[in-house]
Amino acid sequence: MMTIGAAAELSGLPAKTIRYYEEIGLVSPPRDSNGYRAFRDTDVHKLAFLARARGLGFSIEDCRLLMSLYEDRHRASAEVRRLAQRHAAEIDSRIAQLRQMRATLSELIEACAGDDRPDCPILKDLAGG
Amino acid sequence: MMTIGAAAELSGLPAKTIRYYEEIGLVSPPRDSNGYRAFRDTDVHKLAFLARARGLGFSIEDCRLLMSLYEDRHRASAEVRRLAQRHAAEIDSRIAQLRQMRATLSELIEACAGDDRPDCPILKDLAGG
DNA sequence: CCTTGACCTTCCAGTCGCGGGAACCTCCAT
DNA sequence: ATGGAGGTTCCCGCGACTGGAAGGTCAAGG
Repeated sequence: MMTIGAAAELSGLPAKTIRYYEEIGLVSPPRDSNGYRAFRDTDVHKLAFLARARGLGFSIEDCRLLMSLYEDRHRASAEVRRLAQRHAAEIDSRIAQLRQMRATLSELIEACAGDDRPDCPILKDLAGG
Repeated sequence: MMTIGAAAELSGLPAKTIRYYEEIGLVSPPRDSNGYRAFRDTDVHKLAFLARARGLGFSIEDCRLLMSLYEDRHRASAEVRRLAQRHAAEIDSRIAQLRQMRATLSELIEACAGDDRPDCPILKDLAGG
């Protein structure tokens, strides 16, 4: 049994975030007589699980699903794999979009003298050519 | 002089977005006697500028700055270039972060049988190894 | 015993860039 | 006159927190 500070330390999540996760029902630590949250090892374990899943970019709702799959002994790994693949596909498309932006920016930056002259191809392009 | 619908059509921005841009002071179309916004060509031009800059991932505040640089005849292109480079660097770091996530996900997905057996390396990893 | 300071609590507001929808007004064509 | 397609303002909600105010609790030190 530990306080939120210790749980934060161990899980790597800010205390604020842990309170938020409790509010939305991702963890449910019991309370001490003084009203302090009392985190068990299982709670901290859950929090660390959440920290890792969030670090991989899964949404909160995906995390909720992953946790329930994790806690369901009779789960099939196929569902987890599908979820991970869907997420990976979304990351791929975000990367593609960013790379497109980056490519355009590179062109513009390269075309821009970047000196004191007021003639700027970047602005010219943004203005419509 | 045109209504918000026509301005939306021409600029490629939803009418809602255009109203929002007016609210935060990015555009200031005059009003007709009936209260309708009356967009001039310069307003639509600004909106198209904003649409392009947003499409390149610049934040609203960056867009505001870019517009003011664009409208300042005495601007130096160096400042624009700096802004674009800063933005490009941020995109690079976001891409790097996503690629890191993607790499980890790939490993996990590859390791996961994805069949009906309940033994899932993805969940095992999230749970801490 | 009292105080200090670190920690805990709740609650409210703000972030970013809009989107949804209600309630109402205006214009044009039939 | 009426219907429908536009326009208007207003406020709420999203995701996933983060910051801050106001106050309760606890262990240590003077």
